[in-house]
Amino acid sequence: MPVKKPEEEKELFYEYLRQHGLKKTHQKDLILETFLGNEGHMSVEDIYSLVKRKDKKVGIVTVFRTLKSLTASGIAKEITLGDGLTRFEHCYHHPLHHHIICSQCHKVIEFLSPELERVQQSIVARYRFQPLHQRIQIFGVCRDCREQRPCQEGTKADTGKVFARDALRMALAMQEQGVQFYRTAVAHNQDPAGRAVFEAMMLEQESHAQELERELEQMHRQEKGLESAPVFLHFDTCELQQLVPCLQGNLVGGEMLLDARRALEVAMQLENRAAGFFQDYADKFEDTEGKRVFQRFAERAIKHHSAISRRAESMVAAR
Amino acid sequence: MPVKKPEEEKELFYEYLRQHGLKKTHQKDLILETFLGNEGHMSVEDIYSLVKRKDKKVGIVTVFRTLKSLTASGIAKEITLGDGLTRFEHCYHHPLHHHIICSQCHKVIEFLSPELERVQQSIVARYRFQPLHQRIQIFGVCRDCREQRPCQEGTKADTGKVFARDALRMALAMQEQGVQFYRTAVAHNQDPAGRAVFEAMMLEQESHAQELERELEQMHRQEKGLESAPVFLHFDTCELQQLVPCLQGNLVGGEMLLDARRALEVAMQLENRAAGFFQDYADKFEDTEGKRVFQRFAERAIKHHSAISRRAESMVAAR
DNA sequence: CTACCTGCAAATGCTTTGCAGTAGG
DNA sequence: CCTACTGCAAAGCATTTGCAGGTAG
Repeated sequence: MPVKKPEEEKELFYEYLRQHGLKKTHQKDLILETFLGNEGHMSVEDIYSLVKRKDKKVGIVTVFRTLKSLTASGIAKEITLGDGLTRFEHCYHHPLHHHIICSQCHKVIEFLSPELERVQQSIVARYRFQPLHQRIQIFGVCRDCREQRPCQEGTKADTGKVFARDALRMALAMQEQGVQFYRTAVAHNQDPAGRAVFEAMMLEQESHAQELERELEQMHRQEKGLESAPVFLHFDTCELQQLVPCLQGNLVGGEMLLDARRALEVAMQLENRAAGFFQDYADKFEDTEGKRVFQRFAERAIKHHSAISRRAESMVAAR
Repeated sequence: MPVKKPEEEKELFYEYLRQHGLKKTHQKDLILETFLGNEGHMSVEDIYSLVKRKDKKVGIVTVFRTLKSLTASGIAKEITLGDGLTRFEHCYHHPLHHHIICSQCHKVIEFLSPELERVQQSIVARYRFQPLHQRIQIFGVCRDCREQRPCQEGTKADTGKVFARDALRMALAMQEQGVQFYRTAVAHNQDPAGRAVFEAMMLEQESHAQELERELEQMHRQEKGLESAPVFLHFDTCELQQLVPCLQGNLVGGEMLLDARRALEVAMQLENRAAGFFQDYADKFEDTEGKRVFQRFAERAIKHHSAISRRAESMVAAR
């Protein structure tokens, strides 16, 4: 698997040209490649000056026209960031997001927050308004500027990759909630068979957590600068916490006594909730690597759930 | 008290001129009055054409220049709504807000949501970013357009007044929570003295609720079109609900037995929480009529609280 | 060989600036 | 009387359009 494939975007553009009876040209290729080769929010001038380095003869009008085509084909997205310029950002397999803009150094932080999205949705619903697109921009002064530090822009990372990283981090956080939960359950459950079940679950969850960690590490290795890229997806850890079952109701006189069958039921509950939650989450986003991380996590939880379910049934049958 | 006083804004502008060594002129007056006399989001052209009706000789350049001054003096605020035009909206004693824009009929719905603000704040905090201003714009299709109805714009109401209306509605909703709470308490409390206290509180709350209702009605009479103006402030009724004390803990074997002193304590708790909540709310907004509604409500709750407190103390002393 | 493409120049639409005459304090 | 103000025209700026020569399919 190649680290990056702008080929997909290129193909998409060529397909767009074909379908609209338009022609492939040297200039279009040059502009497309320049756009794809740079993350960030480039103005027409930015791209024009980069293209000029490779071919002096290209005119700025062509850049305008080609960027319009790129936008129409779903590869680029037009945005404005307060200065009078139209800027373009990648949008193929990139999550829709919002912007935090430093008025001093003009650095742009991209972010996404399902919570913000949820509140917004409930607001427009009250007006029976059908939202098509939105713009959230927060202007102010960034940390570096406030602390009079040289603005360390860093290597601007691919938003799609950063989203995938954050999705993985979120999955890992959930997994760790699970480990924590089983650890507590093992420590408190007095029933030996039930405890054995919890122990097995804990080990299983730990191994999955390690797997996710390895995946995250590999991602960091593949994409340099990903580790230092700021948070993009703002997930709520409290929400994850609420997914783990509450064992309060299973305390009898301060003691926990869950037999193997009950322990399996509790595990099923956890897997089921996690699956539902992550599937919901996955459904929120357009097709991106991050979405696929959520989906994989949800699918895995469903598989676990049915495996546990089968085990519980066989236990009942064996009785 | 006059229904409207653009005089305040005029004074503010003259003060700005004085402080900057600028001159008062016929044209500036005309432009200022035109701006003040129209709610909504007017472009330079809009204002220019209105001003021309009164004085053919005014040039559009003067409109540009004067609107810049109005912005600098804090009377107007520049916004963009997606078309290339700079628009101006009132900002003196008007709450900061966001926009929902219909792409078909170009109607603009203004709204404010403390919840949205809270989420946003927690996000920027993670980047150690200091927000100065923000722009939230939701584009789409409004209800009227979706239902193929003629777009009933209505008389565009003053945002400041609409905010005040919603603040009053919120206060009323809180008050009704209180009435409801005491009604339940009266119905369930078995202690006669405690029940009497709750009854008195209920009557008091009811009378305050009626007072707020009257105030709301009067507001509607003073400002026509206010009743039909859409929701501006999105408050969360669940949050209000959580302010009323929970009486679950006071059930003894399914029965509630709160004596007069305990009843007074519960009432104090309610007033105290309401005061804190509404004061917090008031603190969120810039100086507006709505803010003052919240403050009045908070102050009233504090007064109640201390009145009840005194009564409880005298009861202890009399024992 | 046709239809789209390119690059130049010119035009557009919104906004700002330069300037000479005008008027407020 | 000084300085800011006004309105005209002209300039700026980002972007679009018209057009004649070029090139992909």
